[in-house]
Order: sequence, then C-alpha cells, then structure tokens
Amino acid sequence: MGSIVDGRVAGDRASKRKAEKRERLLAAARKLFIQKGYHETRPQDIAREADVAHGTFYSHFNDKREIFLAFAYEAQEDLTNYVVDRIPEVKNFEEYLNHALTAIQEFAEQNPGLLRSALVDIKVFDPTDKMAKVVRSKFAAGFIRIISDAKERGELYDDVDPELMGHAMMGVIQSAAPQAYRMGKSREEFVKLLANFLARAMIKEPSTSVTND
Amino acid sequence: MGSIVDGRVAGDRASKRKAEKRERLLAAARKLFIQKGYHETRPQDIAREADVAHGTFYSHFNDKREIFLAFAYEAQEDLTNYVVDRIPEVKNFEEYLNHALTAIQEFAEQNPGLLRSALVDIKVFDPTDKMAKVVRSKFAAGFIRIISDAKERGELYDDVDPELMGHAMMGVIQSAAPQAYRMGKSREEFVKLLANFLARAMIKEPSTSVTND
Amino acid sequence: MGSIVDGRVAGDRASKRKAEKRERLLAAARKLFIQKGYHETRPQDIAREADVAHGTFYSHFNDKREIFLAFAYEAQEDLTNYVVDRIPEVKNFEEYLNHALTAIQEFAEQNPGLLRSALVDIKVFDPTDKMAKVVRSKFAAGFIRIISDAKERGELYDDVDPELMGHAMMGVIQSAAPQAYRMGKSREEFVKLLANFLARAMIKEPSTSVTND
Amino acid sequence: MGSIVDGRVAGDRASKRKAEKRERLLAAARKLFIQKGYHETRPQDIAREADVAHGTFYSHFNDKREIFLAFAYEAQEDLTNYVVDRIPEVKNFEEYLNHALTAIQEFAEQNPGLLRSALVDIKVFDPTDKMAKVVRSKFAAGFIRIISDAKERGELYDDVDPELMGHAMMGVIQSAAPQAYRMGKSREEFVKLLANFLARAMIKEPSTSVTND
DNA sequence: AATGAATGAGCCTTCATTCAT
DNA sequence: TATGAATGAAGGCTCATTCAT
Repeated sequence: MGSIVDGRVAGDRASKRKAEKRERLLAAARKLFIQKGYHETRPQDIAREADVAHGTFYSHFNDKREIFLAFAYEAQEDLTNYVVDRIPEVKNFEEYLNHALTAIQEFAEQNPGLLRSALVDIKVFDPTDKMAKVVRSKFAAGFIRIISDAKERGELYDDVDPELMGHAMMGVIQSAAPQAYRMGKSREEFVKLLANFLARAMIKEPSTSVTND
Repeated sequence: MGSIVDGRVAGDRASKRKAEKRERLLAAARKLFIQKGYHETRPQDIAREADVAHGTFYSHFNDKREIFLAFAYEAQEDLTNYVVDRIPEVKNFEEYLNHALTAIQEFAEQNPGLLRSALVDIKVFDPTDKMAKVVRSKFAAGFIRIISDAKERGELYDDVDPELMGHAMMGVIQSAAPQAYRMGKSREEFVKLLANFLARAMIKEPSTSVTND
Repeated sequence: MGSIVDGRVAGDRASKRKAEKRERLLAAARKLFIQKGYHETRPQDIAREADVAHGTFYSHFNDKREIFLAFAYEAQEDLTNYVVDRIPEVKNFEEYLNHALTAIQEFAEQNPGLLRSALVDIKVFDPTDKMAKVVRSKFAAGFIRIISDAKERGELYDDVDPELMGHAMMGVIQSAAPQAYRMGKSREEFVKLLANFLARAMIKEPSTSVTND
Repeated sequence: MGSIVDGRVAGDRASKRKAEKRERLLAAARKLFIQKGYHETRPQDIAREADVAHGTFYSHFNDKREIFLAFAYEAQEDLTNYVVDRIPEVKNFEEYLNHALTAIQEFAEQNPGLLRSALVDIKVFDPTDKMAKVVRSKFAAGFIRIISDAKERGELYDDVDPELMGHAMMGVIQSAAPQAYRMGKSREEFVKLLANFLARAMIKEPSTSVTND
C-alpha cells in the first residue's frame, strides 16, 4: 500500500525527509555559529556540514538571518526547557534561584559557546526586526515570570521591578559566568556566590545561609 | 620659514598634521561604528567621513580591527574619566554606587550607542586576541578596584568576590539600561532602583533608604 | 468502468489529462511572459501559476526556451486568426489595410503586452535557432502573402517587394503603435494615419481619402 | 615639475588614466554586448576583455545596467554623428532620405550587430527607468526633427505626424534592414526601395524617380 | 506521467587591502 | 606621507534542470 494508491503516504514520507534535512541544517548551523560566530559562517559551510547541496540551504531557509534566528530561538528554548525540568516544586524564590542557576550553569557547561553565540550575535540584527525582537527577549522572559510570581507572594522588596530585574539577572549571569570560568571557580561556588548576590538584592528575608554571620 | 631649513620644525609640523589626521579618523570611526556597527562600517567610509583619502587610512592604522580596538579603548577611557571626575570623595561604597551609576547613565545619554557598540561589537574578535582581551576587561576594571577597596574597608559581605562582582555589575548595567530605556523609566528612577539592588546585594549595612520599611 | 479494464479508454483519459495540463502550462506561460518577460519568468513560476508541480513542467516541455517558442507561435497564430476573421472579402489592398490595421490594433488592445513580448523577447534566441527563425517570421508572413496578391493584381508599385515590405510593415506597426499609445491617440486616428501612410507608400492609385486635397 | 609640486598635474594624469580604463571597459562592453547580447554578457567578461580586474568594473560603473545604457547611448550617438556628417546640405526631404538611409546602412554594415543590440536589448529595462527612456528615444529623435522641418517647409502631407512617423521610420528600417540582408539585396537597392517607400508615404510631390512610370 | 525536494554552476556585487604616483 | 584607482577573493543568493519516489 501507499506510494501509488495513497498520495498522502508518499507525501508524508517526502515531507519527513525534508524535515529531516531541515534538522540537519539546523544542527550544522548550531555547530558552526557556536564555533565561528554569525559573520564567519557562510550558508555554504552550513550546507556542507549538513551534507546537502548549497542550494538546498535556500529551500529550507530564506536567508542566513533566518537560520540564525531559528538557531537562537531553539537554543533559548532548549535552555528554558532544561531549567524548567530541573526545578521540582518552587517553594520560594530563593530555592528557585539555586536550582535555576545550577541548571543554567550545567546547561552552559554541556553546550559550551551556545549561549554566548545565541545571546551576543543576535545583536547584529536590526533592532526593529520583529522576529529578532522576539528571540532577543525570550531568555529574559522566564526570569521575569518567576520574579513576578515571587513578588506577588510578597517575598521580594517592593522596589523590585520584574521586567527590569529579569533583564538585570540575565546580564549578571552573562557577564559573571565567563569570568567565573576564567577564574577557575567551580560550578558550585559560582552558583552559591551568585545566588547569594541575587537573593540579598531582591528577597526581603533571605535564609541565614546567604548572609555573612 | 623653517619648513625647509630646519628639519625638526618641518618634522614637528608634519607629525602634528599626521596626528591630527589620526584624530580625524578616530572621530569618524567613532561616529560610524556607533551608527552602523563594526561590520557595516568600511574603512572607505571612515576615510571619507574624516575627509582624507581612502589609502591614508592605512598609514595610520594597520587594519580595520586596529581602529576599532582604538575606538573601543578610547570609549571606555572616556567613560572611566567621566565617572571618576564625578565622584567627589568616596566616603563609602553606597555613595560611590549612586554617583557612579548616575555618571554612567549620564554618559550613556550624552553618547547614545557608544557603549553598546564598544561593548558588544568587540565580541566579534577572536577571544584569544591579546589587545581585544585588554580592551574587553577595561570597563570592568574600574568597578573591580572600587569593590576591592570597599571590601578592604569591611563594608561588603565576605562572599563578595571583587573580580566576579565587577563583571556582574557590568552585566547588570548593560542589560538593564536598555530595558529601562525601553520601559520609559527616567534616569533618576533607573539609578535608584539599580543602586538599591546592588547595595543590598553587596553592602552589609546599607542605609535604610535602600530597604523597604 | 473502463479505466481499469479498457486500456484505450484509460489511455485516452490520461492523454486528455496530459493535454489539459499542457494547456494550463501554456496559459500560465502566456500570462507570465507578458507580465514579466522571458528572463524574469522562471519555469517554477509557470508551474505554480498552472497549478502543477514544478517537475511536471519538464514532462511537457524540454526546456524554458521551448515553452516560450510555443507561446510566441501561438500568439502570432491567434493574431493571424483574429485578423483573418475580420477581413470580409478583400476587394482591394487599401480596404485590406484598413481592416487589418484595425484588427491588429483591436487585438493588441485586448491582449496588452502580448505582441511586445512575443515579438521582442524572441530576439534573445540564437539567430541560427531553427524554430526561433520560423516563429520570428510567422508574423510577417501574413502581410507578405497579402502584399503579394495585391501586387499580382497590379494594385501596387512595381518596386514594392512583398517580402521586404511585409517586414517593413511589421516594423512600422511595432514602432508606431506604442508611440501612438504614449501620445494618447485613439485607435481610429492611429489606424487612419498609418493606413494612409502605407497606402501612399505602396498603392499606385489610393482613394482620394488618403491624399491631402 | 609636476607630481610633487603640483598636485593638479598628478591628479590630471591619474584621472586621465582612469578615463582611459573607462574607455577600455566601454569598448569591451560594446564588443561583448554585440557578440552575445545583454543577458549573456557578464561584468566579469567585460572586465577581462578590457584587461582590468573584475572589481575595477564597479569603480567605473555602478552596475551592468549602467554600462549597457552607456553603450547604447554611445552607439546611437555614433550613428547620429555618422549620419549627420554625411548629409551635405539638406535641400529637401527626399534628398535627406537618400543620404540618411545610405549612411545608416553604411554604418550598420561597418558595425554589424551594433544597432540590433543597442535597439533591442534596451527593451529589457523597466519602461519607467528614466535613463533607459532617454536612450530608447534617442534614435528616433533625429528623424523626428528632420520630418518636422520638412513638414514646416510644406513638403509633406498634412497628416504626417512627425513624432509618430519618426518612430514608424525607425521601425521600418529596423525590420527591413535585416530582411534585406537575408535576401541578399545590395545596399544600393535596399536604400532605393526604402527611400521610394518612405518618399511616397510622406512627400506630397516626390520626384518622378520614385514612381513607376 | 506527476511530484517537489535537491542540485550546483553561475550570477552580480562588495570591500579590505595594496600600490604606483 | 598622501592619494585614490585598482585589485580579486569572497559573499549571499538564484534558478534551470534532474531525479528518486
């Protein structure tokens, strides 16, 4: 049965094969964008890495920009999922902080260069670009929601603006993580330092563990 | 007189003229890198903007990378000087925070796009590039020293690592500032929120003003 | 019934379906060649416009050149038929001229762009191309025959060479028609001016209407 | 003297050399556009033929379109000059016709393919293109002026519209000339036939030579 | 025959850098 | 040193055609 009688089956197979190539291209793009950055990666290279013809690239993505955005989107989604999967039940913001930072750091270690590329290279796009905008704020969005929830539960200082602090947290992590790496700090230590920092900054009554005495 | 008989005088003038052209090129580069970013700016554009011949560019800078680094270096130096000039006597870290954040924000407003360009575009360079490395950490260096001093005076929590937190502060500012701008927050409000955030995060006994009650 | 048992019936249906697709492709090609010209029209566009798969194009035409030639051939045949249908009984060359010019102009108005495309774009083909040659001279052929007939009836000047003048007429019409359009002349006026022009040029004793007095 | 003291002299020389390359490129373009047509000629080919680097092409012409227009403009100017130079004193329109047609035919023979390319390929450009418009009507413009003059002198039929007939003449020549060539007619014969044709079509009282008797 | 994904040679253009003057 | 024309490798993208299903 199938390929002759039922066009749908043949079509399904074909579109499955097509989808598979798209995946191959995306995987290749991920590898190269991480390795060499946006500007140093050519569609041609991606195609070769994915083992498809140069022209095939353009039957899956309209241009280089599009595949980068798809890559960045996916990267942030992967991170979000990774983190969400690792936060059992959010009892309070402080616990969330620890779990989330640990998860982010784990993810970053398992995917070296991924976040740097997805978060930095995206800035080359026109700030008015619709899709770029969406992708750019995707990463901060998770933090913002969590901060917002904690704020409603009264755990945070009144002057903590979720929107602003969500972005601030993102910045902290982005800048501090590579530095911690350069300084040779262990993941545990890094997470502890940063969690304390953020807890004190935002939580009204952080557990004693985050203070000095 | 002089220019023919006295080589030194002629030489001085010549080197003065040369230095002046270099300045013109740098000023042009600053304008264009801010306006269009590193990749969208061509040496030809810089030369034209500086009103010198295209080829002259290469008698002042070895390549495009070099002028960008010079630009980024200068930008961060300007910022540092601006901030330092605006901090009267550093009585304590909290005061420093307020003055510094205000100064940074002022500088950013007076030089729109400058920091974004100098801090983001520099990431296009090979992370192992010696000069790029220096420039990259220039901005955080000021913070690190101040935090270090405050730590020695015992104002800060023991777990505050100056090196790490210097970079963290830089990240907070970089991410939060554009967001505050997008949200329409005034400079005063932004500075207050961020100063409170950072003060609570690092200072053992911040002034009451930074708490809630 | 039929389609499985009786091969001939099935075959007929199949070839009918095939012929119908060919027609659809030709109609699509006509539309697009007129709209965008030969070089700006891709086989893919034609297929999509005809609502068939891209690859199907090549089971009806060997290449893009072939469908263009088929289009141009058809266009000129349509014109010829249109004109022939509108010339009742050719009493003399002068009458023919009026009817023919009117018909051509009508046809051109009803099929804007058709002749321009069929007559101009065909020049992109190698002048030695056999089929292109045939198509190229198809349009003039009608004129040539008519002029030849009139010549044999003794209506025309002895030095009127049918072959040459057939092409000359074609050139006149091609160049003058767009110009008349640009000048805002009505069809009636254009036909009258051109008919007079050609009548005086070729007919020994044109009716008084074509002279000045 | 010169290159050091007087910048103008050096500049003049440089710009002379530049102008010379432009000429070389134009000559190469002329050769190739005639030989292979607009679409089959690549800027790359033109550059190679002119013996300059590929990129040099683009410092003299913004794009392929621009050099084609320059070529077509020049071609028509050359023709116009050639014709004007060969018309001693225009006693009357009939004489003009003979001289002009002879000159055009001569020019066409000496520059085989030139007019075909300049007059046909230009139609590939957007009809609203300003420069293309200018070039397109350049060729007819000469005829129009002459017809207009003759009309004012009362030599022509009242219904001869200079604008329209200028274009008609152009069309006649364009279509008839290649046909005459294919038929093996001599230049003299072709010119005579066409001159008679046009004279009868437009001149009230053509010399007896153009009639039959 | 029909499908549409895949192909890859080829196109036009850019631009960092060099070099003769 | 200053000039600006010249360079040519490289870039992103297109599209007529092929081919496995």
